[in-house]
Amino acid sequence: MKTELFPHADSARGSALKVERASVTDPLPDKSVPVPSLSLGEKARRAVQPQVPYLTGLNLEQRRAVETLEGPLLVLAGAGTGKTRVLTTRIAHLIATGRAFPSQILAVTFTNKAAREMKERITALVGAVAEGMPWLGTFHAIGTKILRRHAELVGLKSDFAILDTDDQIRLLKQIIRAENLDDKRWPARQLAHLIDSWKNRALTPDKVSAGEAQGFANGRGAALYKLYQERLKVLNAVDFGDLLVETIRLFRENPDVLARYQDRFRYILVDEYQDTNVAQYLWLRLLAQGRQNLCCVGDDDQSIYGWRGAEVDNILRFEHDFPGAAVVRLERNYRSTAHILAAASHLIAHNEDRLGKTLHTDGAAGEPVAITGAWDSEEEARQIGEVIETLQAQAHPLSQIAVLVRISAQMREIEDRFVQLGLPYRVIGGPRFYERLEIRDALAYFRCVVSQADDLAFERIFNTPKRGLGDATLQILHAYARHAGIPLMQAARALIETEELKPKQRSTLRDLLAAFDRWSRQLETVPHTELAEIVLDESGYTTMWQNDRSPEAGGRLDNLKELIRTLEEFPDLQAFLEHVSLVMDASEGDSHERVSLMTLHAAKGLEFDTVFLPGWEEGLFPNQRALDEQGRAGLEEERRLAYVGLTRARKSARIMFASNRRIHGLWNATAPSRFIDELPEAHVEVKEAPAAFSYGNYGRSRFDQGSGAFGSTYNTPGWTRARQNSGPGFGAPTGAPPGGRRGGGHGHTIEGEIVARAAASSAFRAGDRVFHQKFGPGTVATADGNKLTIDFDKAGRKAVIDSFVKPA
DNA sequence: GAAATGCCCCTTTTT
DNA sequence: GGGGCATTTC
Repeated sequence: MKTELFPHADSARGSALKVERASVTDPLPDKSVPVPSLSLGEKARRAVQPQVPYLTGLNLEQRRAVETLEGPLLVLAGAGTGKTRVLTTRIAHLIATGRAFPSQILAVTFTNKAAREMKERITALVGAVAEGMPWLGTFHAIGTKILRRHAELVGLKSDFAILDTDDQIRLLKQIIRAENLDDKRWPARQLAHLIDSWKNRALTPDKVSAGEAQGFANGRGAALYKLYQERLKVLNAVDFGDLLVETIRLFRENPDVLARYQDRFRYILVDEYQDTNVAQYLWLRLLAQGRQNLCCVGDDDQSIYGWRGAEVDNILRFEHDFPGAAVVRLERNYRSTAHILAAASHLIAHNEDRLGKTLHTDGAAGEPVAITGAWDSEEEARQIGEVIETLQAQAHPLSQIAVLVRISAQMREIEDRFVQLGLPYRVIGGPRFYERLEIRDALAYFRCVVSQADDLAFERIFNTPKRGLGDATLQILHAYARHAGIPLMQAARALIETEELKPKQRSTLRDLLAAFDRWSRQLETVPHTELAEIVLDESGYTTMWQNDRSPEAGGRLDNLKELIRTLEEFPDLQAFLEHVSLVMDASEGDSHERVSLMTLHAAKGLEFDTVFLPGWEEGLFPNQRALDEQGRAGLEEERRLAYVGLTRARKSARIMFASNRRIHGLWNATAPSRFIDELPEAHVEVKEAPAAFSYGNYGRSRFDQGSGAFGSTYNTPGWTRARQNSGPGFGAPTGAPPGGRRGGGHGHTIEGEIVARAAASSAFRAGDRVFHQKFGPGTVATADGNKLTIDFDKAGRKAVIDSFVKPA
């Protein structure tokens, strides 16, 4: 069977598929399965050694997914069906059979964690060869790598900086203000989201439709986007979205470059394909066009990143986009008990937009999914604590228990309870290490040491710790930097030579620049970890926190120490900064004997014996906002999230809801989630709350009302949110000029900067009458380049920079 | 220029 | 319930 000589022929595929699905319960792999399109030599080799060790233990479907090597392949891998195993084995297989060198395989994951795990598992299979898999990584990491090699082709230098969300928003705010828009009414954060969503769809500024640009600043969204991109180029920086969009542009504009990568990547593998967005899809398609050896693994039922631009459509349309694609379904679940699997399957079956899979297991029935109500969210937290303590008493390892919440705001109450009980726990994906204030400050220092052109970093630490340099000083620096088209630090260098700044600021700035010069020189001579400490100490940053009396100061100092320790793992500061900008998650602490607490999103790909699922209430889960903004699609994504939550559990899943929950500090009555009604009765069990927590009749009556839900007459709860999101003031006055950028402007335009740069030598000579904003009218005494000495009528003789004076 | 106070936004999820 | 931001006050 399965002599698939023509992997692209549909008829052959169809029959192979039927055979396999019919024999799905047969656990014995067919030893005589030949690999498609092998060379004769290889066939002979395999005949001698038919059972390659790494292939043993795969079921038929998995094996087919591993061995269908040529042509496009979609592997629909349900939860717990051995997806990662298939991917890693497939790579091992490619290497072991000599079809490709590790460096010729492109393997893309969505998260760094997944990439790390895959690398480890491949190494386990084929040995250290996997170390040489330079193209295994996230979309963004690989995009960065490619972009650095060809930076000049897209108008960058190869040492471009990668901005994080924070930098991005600060930059956008500057642009919004420079355009004389009210940054209160048009928040930079909103524009950042908008630009992100455009980049997710690979839309460059000129491709943004007028309709979409309409929503922001009366149609100036696209223009602002354009300014932002121009500004990024000047700063030699990219944001996250650019790592993909710019790579696509690179490929499109340089077919020769693209051809080289198409040629290099003999086999392409993609993990979590359901999470890809349009840009990622285009990126993949460009690369796969050459050899067509694209293998995408995913599960449409676990697509939970739609809000971030992921297109379930990518996976739904795969066969259409890649004609002749083979499809393998992995439906045999090795993780959960039959009850849990049945509950999850039944729930997800309520979705309409899905390719459809039926998971099955040979495992035990186990215990039904438990459903428990609580009077309020505090009681819910107490119940979780209570049950966990019971489990703990029964020697259930805490590391095998997880609490999965819909939104991170739910965590606080649960954490509080755990702290009270002294229950060890860890929060996964919580406030990210590299996003902490003190870490970002420290990184900004390092960035400035490495590159004195990093304006955003310089701005950040310019007056941190407080050194008496305020907004006024910064404005002057900015003004000059913009005029001259130079970075802020360079502008500062010029300004300390003149008298634009007050003496105090001037000398402070001089000291700061001298310090940076010193540190930059030490890059060559001092080990980087040592240098990092020197920078933090000499800048006064460490001292600042040591003198801080606030309770968190100690923790911040610890974090800084941790940062230095992490630094040791990298050869130099540059490498470390590169890592940080792409990998925002720090090394996860030990998972020993701690309960894990995380959001449902963070839980994807993980599994635990016992899983608590609190907060299954209308409005919270499904989340009202998802419903309001995305309608049925939003609901379906929420349902997939519920499905992901349930399928994390191996042995025990406990769904919980509270009748009252505090939202924004106010108590609200809540109704049980509709998802609870969608569970199959045969596989769930409604449990009473532990007696100690049944708070008399109030709770009971509310609860009973809610639990009517288990009957068949559950309708939309009387909980319809009246709040209509009718944003204020969208009907802007019609008098505004249509989309046109304000003429004249403020000398902040890129063009302006370029012009200013070109005319670097001064337009003034001795004797000219000039006017200075601060010092008033005066006469030029001497002119040295752009540095002038002027005798002011009132202020006396001052050294100034020419861009601050106008001819009078 | 810096600290203190007061106001307003928000809260889904994250590479 | 809280954090960011602007205004106020020193």
